[in-house]
Amino acid sequence: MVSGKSIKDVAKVAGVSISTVSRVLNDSQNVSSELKQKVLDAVQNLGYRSNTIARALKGMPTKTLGLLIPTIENPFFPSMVRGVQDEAHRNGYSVFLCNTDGSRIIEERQFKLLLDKKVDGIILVASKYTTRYLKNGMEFPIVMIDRYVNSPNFSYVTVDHTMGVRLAIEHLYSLGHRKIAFLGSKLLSSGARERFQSYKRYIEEFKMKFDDSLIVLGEYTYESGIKMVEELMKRKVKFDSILCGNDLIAFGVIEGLKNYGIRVPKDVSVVGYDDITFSSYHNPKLTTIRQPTYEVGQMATRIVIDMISGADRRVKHIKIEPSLVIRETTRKRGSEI
Amino acid sequence: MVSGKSIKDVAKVAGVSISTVSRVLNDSQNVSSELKQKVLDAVQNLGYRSNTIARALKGMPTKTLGLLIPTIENPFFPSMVRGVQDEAHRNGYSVFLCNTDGSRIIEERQFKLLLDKKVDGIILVASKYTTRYLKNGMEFPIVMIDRYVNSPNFSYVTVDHTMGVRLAIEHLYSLGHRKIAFLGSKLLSSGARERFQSYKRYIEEFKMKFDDSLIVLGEYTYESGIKMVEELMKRKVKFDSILCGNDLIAFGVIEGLKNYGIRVPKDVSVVGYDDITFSSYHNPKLTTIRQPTYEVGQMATRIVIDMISGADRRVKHIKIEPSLVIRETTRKRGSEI
DNA sequence: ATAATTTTTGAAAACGTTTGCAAGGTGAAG
DNA sequence: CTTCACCTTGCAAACGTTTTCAAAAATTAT
Repeated sequence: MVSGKSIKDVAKVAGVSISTVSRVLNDSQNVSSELKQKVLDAVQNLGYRSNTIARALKGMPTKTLGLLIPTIENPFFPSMVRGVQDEAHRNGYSVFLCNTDGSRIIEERQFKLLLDKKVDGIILVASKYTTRYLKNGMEFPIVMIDRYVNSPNFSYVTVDHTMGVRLAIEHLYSLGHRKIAFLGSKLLSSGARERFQSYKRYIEEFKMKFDDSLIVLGEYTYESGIKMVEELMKRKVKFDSILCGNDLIAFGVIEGLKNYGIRVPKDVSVVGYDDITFSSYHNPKLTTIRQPTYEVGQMATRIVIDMISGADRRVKHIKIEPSLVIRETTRKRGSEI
Repeated sequence: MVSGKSIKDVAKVAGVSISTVSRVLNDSQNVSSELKQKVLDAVQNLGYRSNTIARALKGMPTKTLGLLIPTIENPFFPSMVRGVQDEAHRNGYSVFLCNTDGSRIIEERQFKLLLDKKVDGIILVASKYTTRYLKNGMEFPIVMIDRYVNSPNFSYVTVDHTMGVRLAIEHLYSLGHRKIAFLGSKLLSSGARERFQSYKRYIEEFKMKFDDSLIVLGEYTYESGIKMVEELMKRKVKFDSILCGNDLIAFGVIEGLKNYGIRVPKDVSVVGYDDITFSSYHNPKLTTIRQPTYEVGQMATRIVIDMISGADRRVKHIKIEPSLVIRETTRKRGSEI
């Protein structure tokens, strides 16, 4: 009842063969307008909906995409996911969402599962394990988002973190800060690496004194943010501002600083990274580097779909520009600790 | 190449018929252990993976679920989604995630699309449109989460908001507050309605003076929270505490209050609702009613899967208990405005 | 007009499974 | 020894499409 009608029923009602029905439903070419109309009417009357499964079995596209992310519970991902979903739906695709939790086993299993389900393409945020199962010769539409493995064989779309970090440091510098601490992630992912290296690069480019002890590496979490300021305080090194690896860390940092009686931005300026939704709800509102995550997801999807349709098969390496959004956690340098 | 091997190849290698292969892959009954082993070996050697599409065409389950939510960008949903995904994956299911944005057109289209894709079951947060396409006689595994339509025909799992609101008011009452304002949603969804009605009920049950002008209804957003305190202030009514319809409103409320020089919790206590991740990162940390959203998603999934497998077809109406989590935005009543 | 060509149509073979049916085997009961 | 029942196995028919091929019809060229 739910499914019911098949192409056969349509054929019978329209008084034509199933091949004809199939043709008007697809090509719509080489079929007389008279028959075409009959078929269309029959389809209408019966409320016929073509069976995706059967088409898929004949090797037709399933109009289905797979999306592999660490976890949707990380507030960084929802808008990216939304970006791919919107673009996908706009083109008639549905998307399987999978959380890998950064586990090799899960990632690989989910990847295979998606292939089994005959998705037309896959979008994924790469991990250090990704290269293990992504064979280079693979003729399958795949694009990486956010984190990627640098390969001429695979497309990716991410954000220009070098620029992001420059924006942040430039801002802090212009505010008079010269002792900028970096509290980031010790992950080896493309994003974490780029941010860390760019920090070092721009500290030097702006002719500030580079100091190892101004750097603490931890995790991309609130709790880690708190821990990292503790570590920083323990070192008794002077700093007038902090660049954080992401917004979550920044929130933790602000909380951690509060525990030492250090006020933001009065005593210390803090800039985050990502601009997740909550950054503008936080108190004080977070100055941060905005990653256009929605656009990243959207563009990645645009690319897979082009690969699938054959409209454009070239591998693309895209870095979208981030922007600085100034709110309340940074201000002109005054006192120093 | 990606797919390649079929049951036919396995049959050839194992020296048996395809029916036999199919049988060991499914029933595993009525086939001699000798042949069974041969087949299993062949499967192993060839790296054969059964073709989901072909099985689906024969009416076998697709091991696929559909999940329909308003939008993943609402921080209330990610952990609920995670709950269903985890339970789904644990049982070998993949899940299609769809955002409806509360639009009738989209919701209905996505629902049909899921049916077309032959999902085995659907989990959805109901809207006022849901009843339009959900026919009562429908023999299809569906369960609603969070918001629901009250029907003996459909299962749902949600949270006991009556209890949630009682918890909140009880807490505020015990702190000495007697003028509790309610800033909630004007939505007609089950959740919004219950919260509002329970507010009225418990204000009276605790013998506090019920006052219409302590109530403002808006949207479930930060911005609306700000607007609602403005409205409240305009009314010049006295209040010593505020119960918010959700956490997002609460954040807005705290910000809005700040604009009037009113401090939380020193001057006014604020209680949120939901306990989204950020509530514990917010400054001050939000006292709120925790909805166990992960469990809601998980349990809903458990139920659909049971319906699918036939293990348990009964319709279930489940309300999970929320809890009060006391943090920094409430305190014993002192001054009053 | 007829022949040559093109267009429109339908029959039938796939795609990779599951499964009803019947054939062959094996063992127990008569 | 038969007979009967049951277990194991394979053949072939589905499931709902797309698509090749050839026939039929329509069009154009001669």
